[in-house]
This record gives sequence, structure tokens and C-alpha cells, in this order.
Amino acid sequence: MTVISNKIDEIFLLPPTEKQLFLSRFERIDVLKGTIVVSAEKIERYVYFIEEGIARAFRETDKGQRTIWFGEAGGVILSFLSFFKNQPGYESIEVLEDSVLYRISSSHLQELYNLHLPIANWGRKFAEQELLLTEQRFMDLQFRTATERYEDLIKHSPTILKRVQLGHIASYLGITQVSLSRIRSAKK
Amino acid sequence: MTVISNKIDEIFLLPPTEKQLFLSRFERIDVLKGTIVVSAEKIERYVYFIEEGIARAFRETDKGQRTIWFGEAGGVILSFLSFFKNQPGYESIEVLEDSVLYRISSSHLQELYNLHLPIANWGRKFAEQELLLTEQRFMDLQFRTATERYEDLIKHSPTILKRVQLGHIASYLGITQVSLSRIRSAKK
DNA sequence: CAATTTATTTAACAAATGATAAAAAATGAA
DNA sequence: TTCATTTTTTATCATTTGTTAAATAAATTG
Repeated sequence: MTVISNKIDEIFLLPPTEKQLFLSRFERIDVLKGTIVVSAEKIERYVYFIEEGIARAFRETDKGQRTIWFGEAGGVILSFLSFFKNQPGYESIEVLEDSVLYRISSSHLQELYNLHLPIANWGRKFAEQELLLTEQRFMDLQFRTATERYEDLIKHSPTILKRVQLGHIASYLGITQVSLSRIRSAKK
Repeated sequence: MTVISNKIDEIFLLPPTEKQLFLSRFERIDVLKGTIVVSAEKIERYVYFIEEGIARAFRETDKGQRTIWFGEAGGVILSFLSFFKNQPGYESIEVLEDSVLYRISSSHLQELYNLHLPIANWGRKFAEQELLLTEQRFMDLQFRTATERYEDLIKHSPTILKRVQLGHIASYLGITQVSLSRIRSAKK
């Protein structure tokens, strides 16, 4: 649980008592490659932390699946809509390799938020951090070209590039696979 | 202060004591049309709530200003990067009409977060809500065409369409003004 | 290993959007 | 109002990206 424990500390450092309380609410699950952890059809009642493995969030469209997010060890799997508003979310999330996850239920988390100030502030910092990441994605999409976004991916997430097929990468970048292939060949 | 007071309640209902404490930290400012409330150059130490008026966030690029957000009464003016990470943000924010704002300083807010559980949870809900809005923007940009985004704007924010010039709208939609003009003429 | 499936690249054409320039319309100031 | 400025629309051409289909390469399975 070390990866996740570090991740939790990184978001907001909890006093030992609260940290322990928080961790005690987590439950380990081992999932096989291809498992759909979160389904767009359903309201999801857990937040998952990735201890080991890699995950992909995607939306089903008329033109097939389109990837909206990749997560590696230390990443958090959740549907914001599901978890914050109790609605079915936009996305489904699958693991692309056999993975080890730890999850905490919505109701446990709510209870902790309502009783423990440090944990409420942890939740706030968590939301703020995810907000910054989402804003970053938005800015990239709005202000950078597909080529630049691809180069950023090479630079900042080489692991993903190596472990994930290009069709998923292309839709993540907001372009077709053909277009990505053109970008790749232009770069040589 | 009624618009803002309602907005605060909408995010998360505070007990009367905390609500009053929270409100007591706000300060009213009246700003003239064209005032730059938040500058991309600086670290901004306030969050502003719009009681009356309309605002626009934009980034300076090599091709001129590009709008990233519009806010009306009840909206919140802040740079996430500035406020959450104490860094200069991406955007500058100006008011497009004479406006009435209420602001609370970063340090006051931090203090309230650290001492009052309900306010910490208010802050969490606020971040969660802004996260959902940002995610929505991202999804729109990624999954909908410029034409659809324009139609959504007509449907959901007719006020903005009426009060803001089309150049700003176009860059908000992520297209050129020429392209927006084409979309508008195709619709007749 | 060969056979089959899946993933990736390439090519040709269509559609959408950008860039630039000019015209038309709207706005604001004297 | 009239003139000057700003905003919006229109037109033309270049560029980018999408679409479809086929070819190549890689991975998987029996």
C-alpha cells in the first residue's frame, strides 16, 4: 500500500490518527486485465486508488470508444459525476493490465468528511488537485496542437506511450488514429 | 449580497454561525467596465463572487486574446492555479460591464478552512462543483462540434450571447471569428 | 511454426477550419 | 447627425484533419 499511502500524503498531510483511520477504510482488490472497474451505466459508489497497474477511462460514441484519461500507479480512478453528484458518469474505466487497487466507499468517505476536520481538508485538497489536472487538460486541448500534445505525452508519460496501443492514444489526444500516424511519421 | 449569499448556500448549506462568520470576511468592491480584476502576471490573493455584472477570463496568445470563461451574477472569479498553488495563473479576468463583486482573501479562507469543519466541507464542495464544470467544458470541447457548442450557448447562456461581442464568443468556443460567422449564417 | 487476428501505416479524396483581405454593418464620439 | 472606429460578415485560397479503404506489420492462437 506504499504507493497509495504516499499519494495520500502528497495530497494533504494528515495527522497520524486520522491517517490511520482513513487507511483503515480502504479495501484491497485485485483485478485482471480488461476488467471494467467503473461503468458509465451505473452510479459508482467507490473511489479506487491504483497501487499497481494501468487504467483507461473512455466514452462510448457512435464512432467507437474514445479515451479520456490514463492512470498509472498513484493515480485515482473515479467518475466525478458519479461520486460528487450520485449520477451515472460520462465514462467507463477499465484496467489495461492486471492491477492492484485499493478502494474506499462513498459512504465511508462522507462519514469521515463529516466528522474529521483534517480529512475534510484532505478531500478539499484532493478535489482542488483534480481540478487543476482537469483544467490543464482543458487548456492543452484548447491551446495546443495535436502534435504538441503528442510531444508532451512522449515527454511526460513515456510509460503510457509504451504500454498503451496507439488507437487509444489517438482518441486521448482528440484525433483519429490515422492523424496520429501522420504526426508520428512527420516526426522522423 | 443576496445573489452571492444564495450561491454560497447552494454550494453547501452552512449552519447559521459559520455562515455569518464566513460572510463577515467578505468585502464589497465596485469595479468599472474594463477593469482587470485578476492578472495572469500576478499571484492573486482573492476569490471574487459576482453580485452583479459580467466577467470574462482570457489568455494572451501570439494570435491575440482568447477567452476561456464567462461569468455572470452568482459566478465566481478566481484563478485556480493562483489560488490553490500560489502560482501565477493562466488567465487574466476583466469585467465587461460595471460590476459589483464581493471578495474574500486567501488567508482568511485558509484560516476558516483550518478551524471550522463545515467551512472546510464547503470548500470541498466548492472545488468539487468547479471540477464538474471544468470537466463539462473539457467534454464539450472533446466530444462536441463547434456548431453544437454554439447551439448550447444559445440555449444555456443567452444572456452572454447578447452581452458579449462575437470575437470573444468565438475564441471561447475554440474557433476563429470567421468560423463562427460561418456557423451563424449556415443556421438561417 | 503457420494461420489468423489485431494494430499500424499509407494513400486518395472529402470536409472543416484557418488565414488573409475586403466589404458591410454597427457603435461611439464630436 | 456625421465621421471615425470597431465589429461582423463574406469571399478566396491554403492547411489541417477526417473518412474510407487497402497494405503492411505485429501479436496471438492453435
